[in-house]
Amino acid sequence: MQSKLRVYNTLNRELEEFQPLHPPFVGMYVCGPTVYSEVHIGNVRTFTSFDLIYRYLLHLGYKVRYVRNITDVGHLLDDTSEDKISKKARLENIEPMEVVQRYTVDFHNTMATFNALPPSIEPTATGHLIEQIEFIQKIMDQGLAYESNGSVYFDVKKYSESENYGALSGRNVDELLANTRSLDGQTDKRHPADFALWKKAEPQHIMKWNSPWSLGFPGWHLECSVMSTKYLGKQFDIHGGGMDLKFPHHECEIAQNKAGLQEDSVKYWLHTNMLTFNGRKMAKSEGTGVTPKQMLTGDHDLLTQAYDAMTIRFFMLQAHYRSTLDFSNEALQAAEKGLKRLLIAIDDLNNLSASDSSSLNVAEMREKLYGAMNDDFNSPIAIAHLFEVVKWVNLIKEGKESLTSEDLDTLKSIVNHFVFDIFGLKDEQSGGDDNKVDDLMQFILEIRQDAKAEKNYNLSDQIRDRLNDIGFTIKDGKEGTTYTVS
RNA sequence: GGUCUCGUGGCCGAGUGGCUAGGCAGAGCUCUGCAAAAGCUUGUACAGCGGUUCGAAUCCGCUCGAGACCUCCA
Repeated sequence: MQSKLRVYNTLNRELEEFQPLHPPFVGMYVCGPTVYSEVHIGNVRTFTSFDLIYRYLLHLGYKVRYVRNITDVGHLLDDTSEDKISKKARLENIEPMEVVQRYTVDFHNTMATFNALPPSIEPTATGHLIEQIEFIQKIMDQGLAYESNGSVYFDVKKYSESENYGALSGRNVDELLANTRSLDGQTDKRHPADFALWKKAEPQHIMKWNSPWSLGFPGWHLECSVMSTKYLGKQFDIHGGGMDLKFPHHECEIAQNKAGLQEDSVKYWLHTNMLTFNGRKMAKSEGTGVTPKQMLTGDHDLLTQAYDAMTIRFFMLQAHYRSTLDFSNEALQAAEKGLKRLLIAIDDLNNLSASDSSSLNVAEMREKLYGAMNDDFNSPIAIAHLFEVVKWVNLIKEGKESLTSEDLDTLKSIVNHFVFDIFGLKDEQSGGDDNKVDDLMQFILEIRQDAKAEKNYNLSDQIRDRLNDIGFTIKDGKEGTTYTVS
């Protein structure tokens, strides 16, 4: 490979050459979901983006430890003392941990449907309360957090005297400190910009634990600081998440790590962009979320049909992870057809016959594909190149272009790596699980061929139509008839 | 209000100083018993107005429009 991987680091807003701290090992932490309801398709996009990144790093030969958390501590909702998980538990009259379990399983199933590889470690916030309490103590030892009425807050003002709080999200500390909007009743904080490390629980709060300060629960930002460094070390390579987490979540994480560990833990901050729906961010809290299940069944007012998981995955990969992606039926249908064409071509590629010479430059194609992915995981460009390969395959099939067996093998290998290993697509149509179906189809096609030879087109068309109804599309090519299963 | 991002042909979406992105849809042609598929050709897009430049979709300014974050959020 000629070009080197470059990634866009949110920290300095530049493309940087990717150099792991301890090659060949790579540590990657991604903020996972809060499991109080089904994830929506926008959440799926984020995790699919990081799945692409994970898969590509693996493909490059890195030993990646991929940590993605499950937030199972409910964090506060509005001004009430109730949190999302408890609220759901109350509404459904079940235990909070029952809510957590249900939606954790659902999340796993969903991501499996979209063919995302599971992370290496998937730690939960509730499983790391001792570590979180210890971490708070470390920050307090540095004098950068204070207890107030049973809660513990991070002292942003003091921290910012020596550190640049707000650097990641491009915020001005003075403005943050000056901003006092809508903070009634927050008298426990010395300053509105301070954030909770530990919150004392109200009596009716269900999820609460003992700590040196009160019966309460940890602040939202803390779990990521704790679990990332526990499993990846005080310093690690990649921290990822959705752009909406830049502030305050990731900003707070940076501050906590610096305060508690005296380290800037993260080398590369990667942020994925939002999936929009009619130009608006998809968000659970605004009711604009479409769930994966609705996508897969088409059961939603704005969907004109169902889409399968691979179509959606392909659709997502056709946009760069740092761009917003707008969602529409037309675009999804285009992706559906494009993917189908790509997969058929790959199938054909594996059955092409070699020539004595090559009329196409496979080595160059290889460079173009890697070049695209090395440029901050630019999957849309790589896909554009793959469609060039699709054209090649069809031309070779027609005898208009040629490849030697060596080039052919190389091309097959590259294409299969990119489409299946790196992009994580699956060819769900050619299940290939049952050779008997294929034998049967060959038999039927022979009968039809005989009919055609006798110019009995009534019969041959009848066979084709019936097979089409059943779900087999018949194509009469130059070197015989083929079929695809729809 | 503050900070920031974006505005590309019918739709989605790359690109970012001069050279075809790509997919889908459309049109024409070839192939074909028909169909499907495939191939070839084609549309001449960069919100608007100024400026910089030999040259700008790409840089600068302004205007209009959209969105994100500032509160839980992937």
